[in-house]
Amino acid sequence: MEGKTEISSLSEAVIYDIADFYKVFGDSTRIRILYALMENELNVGELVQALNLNQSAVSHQLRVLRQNDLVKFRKDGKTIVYSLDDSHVTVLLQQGLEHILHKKVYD
Amino acid sequence: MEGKTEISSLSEAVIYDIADFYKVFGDSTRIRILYALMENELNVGELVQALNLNQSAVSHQLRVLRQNDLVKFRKDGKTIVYSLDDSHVTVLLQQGLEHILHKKVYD
DNA sequence: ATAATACATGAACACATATTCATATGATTA
DNA sequence: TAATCATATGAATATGTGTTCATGTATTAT
Repeated sequence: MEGKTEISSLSEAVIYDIADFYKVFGDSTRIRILYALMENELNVGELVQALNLNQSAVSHQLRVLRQNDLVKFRKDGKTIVYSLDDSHVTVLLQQGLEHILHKKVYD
Repeated sequence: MEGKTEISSLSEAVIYDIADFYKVFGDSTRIRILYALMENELNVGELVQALNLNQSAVSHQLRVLRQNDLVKFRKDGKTIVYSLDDSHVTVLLQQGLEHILHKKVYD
């Protein structure tokens, strides 16, 4: 594409990338992980405990989140601490939440 | 939930609703339909032609989009014309696009 | 060095979902 | 009324995806 981004000229590749991007957010386990990391950085074991999930499931989903640059990680002693990749991710999560809260009423 | 929306207290129901919401955007056919409708309102036949898709596939996906209040429709003679439900949807689509364009380089 | 800990990975399985084909519905035209 | 057109729907199928189990790898502690 050249110059201004015209929706009409969205290439197939971009279409698939957009869908793939949203797909990452379209799983409740990943959403739970992301919102948990929004408060604190956490290592894998802490995520497993906090979310009451299988360790393997968490690792698999963390890989997906890593591959999509949504989380970053660092070593800390024996553990690996995950955190949101940047504030942009936080903004996206907030928007998703606001959209839902705007649509529905939860008591 | 009460008062300010604290991420920490996100209920399971909200988590699932957020994931379901993103899931709708996580399919390339639906994304193509939505971006097509971003330019013009279109009837089903026009969508089928413009996107080179099976009529049944389009109808099935339009139902998903309807159920999630992303598109609205009206009768126009023999056809049913679909359009984006409100400008909020447009904003969301623009953000998805910008996020992808920001991340990757398309020539 | 061995054992234990923390996490990642691969394969198998179960489940969800998109597409297609066939057909139904409903409105319009002849 | 019969036929046609536009769209919707249901069932079947194929493909994708998340979870689990088993195991691998790397690091730390004994």
